[in-house]
Amino acid sequence: MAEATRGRPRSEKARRAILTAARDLITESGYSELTIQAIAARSGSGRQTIYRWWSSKALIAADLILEGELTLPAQPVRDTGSLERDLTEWLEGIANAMADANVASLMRALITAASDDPEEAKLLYSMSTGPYHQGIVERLKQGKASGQLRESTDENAVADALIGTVLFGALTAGARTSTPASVVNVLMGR
Amino acid sequence: MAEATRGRPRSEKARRAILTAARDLITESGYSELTIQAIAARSGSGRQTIYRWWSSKALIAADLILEGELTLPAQPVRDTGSLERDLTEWLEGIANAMADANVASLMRALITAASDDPEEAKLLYSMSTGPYHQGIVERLKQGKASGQLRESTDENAVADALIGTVLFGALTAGARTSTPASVVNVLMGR
Amino acid sequence: MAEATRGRPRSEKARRAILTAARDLITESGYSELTIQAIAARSGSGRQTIYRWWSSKALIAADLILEGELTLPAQPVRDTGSLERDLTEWLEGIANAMADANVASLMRALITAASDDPEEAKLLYSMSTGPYHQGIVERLKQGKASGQLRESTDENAVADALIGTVLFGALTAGARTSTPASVVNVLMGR
Amino acid sequence: MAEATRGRPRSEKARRAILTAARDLITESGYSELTIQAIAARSGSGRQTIYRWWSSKALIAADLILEGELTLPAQPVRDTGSLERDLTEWLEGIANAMADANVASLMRALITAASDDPEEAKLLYSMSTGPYHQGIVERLKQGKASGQLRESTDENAVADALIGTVLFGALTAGARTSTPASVVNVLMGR
DNA sequence: GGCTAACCGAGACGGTACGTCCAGTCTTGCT
DNA sequence: AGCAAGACTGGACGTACCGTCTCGGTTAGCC
Repeated sequence: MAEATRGRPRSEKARRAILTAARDLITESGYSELTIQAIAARSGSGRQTIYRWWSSKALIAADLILEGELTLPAQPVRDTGSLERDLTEWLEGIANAMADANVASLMRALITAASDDPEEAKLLYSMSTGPYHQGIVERLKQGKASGQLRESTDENAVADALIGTVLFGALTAGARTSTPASVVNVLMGR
Repeated sequence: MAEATRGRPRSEKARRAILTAARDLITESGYSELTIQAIAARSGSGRQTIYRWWSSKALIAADLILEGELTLPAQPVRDTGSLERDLTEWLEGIANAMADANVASLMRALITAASDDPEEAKLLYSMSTGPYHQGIVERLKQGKASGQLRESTDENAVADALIGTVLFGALTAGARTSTPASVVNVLMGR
Repeated sequence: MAEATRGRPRSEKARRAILTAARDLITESGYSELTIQAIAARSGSGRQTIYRWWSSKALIAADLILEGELTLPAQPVRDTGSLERDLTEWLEGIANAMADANVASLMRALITAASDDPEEAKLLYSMSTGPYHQGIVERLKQGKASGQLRESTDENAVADALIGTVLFGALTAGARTSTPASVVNVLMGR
Repeated sequence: MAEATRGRPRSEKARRAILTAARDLITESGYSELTIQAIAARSGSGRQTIYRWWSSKALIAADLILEGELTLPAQPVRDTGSLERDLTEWLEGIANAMADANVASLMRALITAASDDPEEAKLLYSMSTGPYHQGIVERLKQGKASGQLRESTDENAVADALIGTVLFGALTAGARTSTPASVVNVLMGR
């Protein structure tokens, strides 16, 4: 049993420094400019230490999201009584948030990380867009309960379509013309 | 006027060779593995020749899409009379196509190219997903005419939401659970 | 014989422009920085025109020397009556001239051109140091005639040794310690 | 004091491999054909490793000379009793050595390296021709002691003139006509 | 005056080397 | 055993020139 904890334990300090440095570099210059070299230099750690604990840049990003260091803006789905108004507000809120260069860049960072490492993509998305998904589904269920949404509607489908719309919007950077209201209108079956 | 055609004219042969090599490399190994070095070697051209005409890898991809060398599978929206069935079929067709590793890899290539070069993103998307958008919008208009869709529906919004869903699906690689039918169901207001 | 002068004759204007540009570039930055590209750009000529008439940079340098565009400072061997004083003065004059960065750089240019193209070396040296050689030999003959030099002395040997000393001095850039006077003293057999 | 030996120490093996490769390439094709690229490939090292330790090709050559990997043929000045005969033999020996293409090429390599990098020239010459200089000066002092050379003769001047003559001879590749014997004859004051 | 030949400038072509940057791995001594 | 430091091989980057090759256009001699 003596073998279990031999040697120096992992330095939590180094781990934090690396994650913080990675977060700063991503927000400053974007995920595609991110290099292990730069993370090591900025965090004052050795490169080996990074490779020892993370096997890819995407996994560092995953950790950042997990720890809330790198997070899409919290965007709760309010409950004012009107489901349509609440969803529209949510989509408008996200759209407005994407107008901020930092948020848009983070969103693109997420997409880049996911798109060139399919293995990690699910993890990344469940961590970052998961809360949105969950919030939307819950609000939809509430809407069903209050009779504002037909029973047959698949809440997951609506959530996926909404988030997919947000992603598409982030990538095309406002080239699209359809408004949040019209999307929600469609999704709710009006 | 004498300035127009001075010097040796651009070699169309070299241009084709470069684009063909780039296409082959993308389909073989994915966009993120693509290097200028490899394109030059495979096409038998000098690196400078590539830099002379394209300032980024994304622009090469744009040319490939423009020329139809690199294209998402054509997926026409059929008109069988039932709008819902036709859209569901379309979405199922795309989803099936994405099950092919080559197509999924191309989709991710497109997303990667777009996500780390916002300037080119719009161009890339309008060239690659534009046909889908157009096909959907037309079918929706037809649906309106035949009374299967309410007049108030924004066709662009439905098209964007459908394509966004496809993108999201490509990125999360089947982790999602909602079916094409349920998405279409929602989008059509059932 | 009709073939002799058909076609457009060589442009003397272009030839002059090329040589002038080459000379300026050599004096500005040294022979080893000289590029055909730069000569063409500066002279407003096409690169092919240069290659058509000169097959190497060394040959351009040879032309420059031939035409007196690029020439070591004229340093006549005076005849004051004293052979020793005259030769010492000559060597001191050359040594002083080499203190000028332009002249030293030209000397090094000559040496570089010669050292990486053995074929052209003889031509280059006979054109550039030839006048020195000739001047020294003539003065030595005069010295023999006036009884200041033994009949057995080989004038070419003295000239070569003097010029070799100058070359060595140019290359070692004043690191040497022996004075012109002592060298002449030795060479004259004092 | 802790700063002295941090990080992985320099690899002596890589250093040797680089110098050996450089030496082989110089003797095979001459200094002006030498490229960093080729040294790296031949030595099996990364290019960066070369740039890390040497900032110019001339400095690699300097190291080669320092370490005796690249050396002009040893040509001791014998002492048979006759100073004139010994110096003549020395000069003939060098002249013969220069007839060997390898030696001549090395000599030109040295001159090229020195001529396009004035800063390094002194270092290069003191390392390569220094032994000649020293040997000549010593033999001349011996000659003075035995009464074969006048006391007033500057030994450094004679040594410089002899070596300068050798350099000039190497550059002009046998175009000269004066014989070793006549040069020595002159230098000794006969 | 038209024809042919050789020149001219410009500038694209396939290459090669440059010097830099980063990846991922491998030693060091220190903790 | 982890850690910072920093050297190692390897390989892509974007740039600069090389020497060659085409263009349109010019300038001569010759029919």
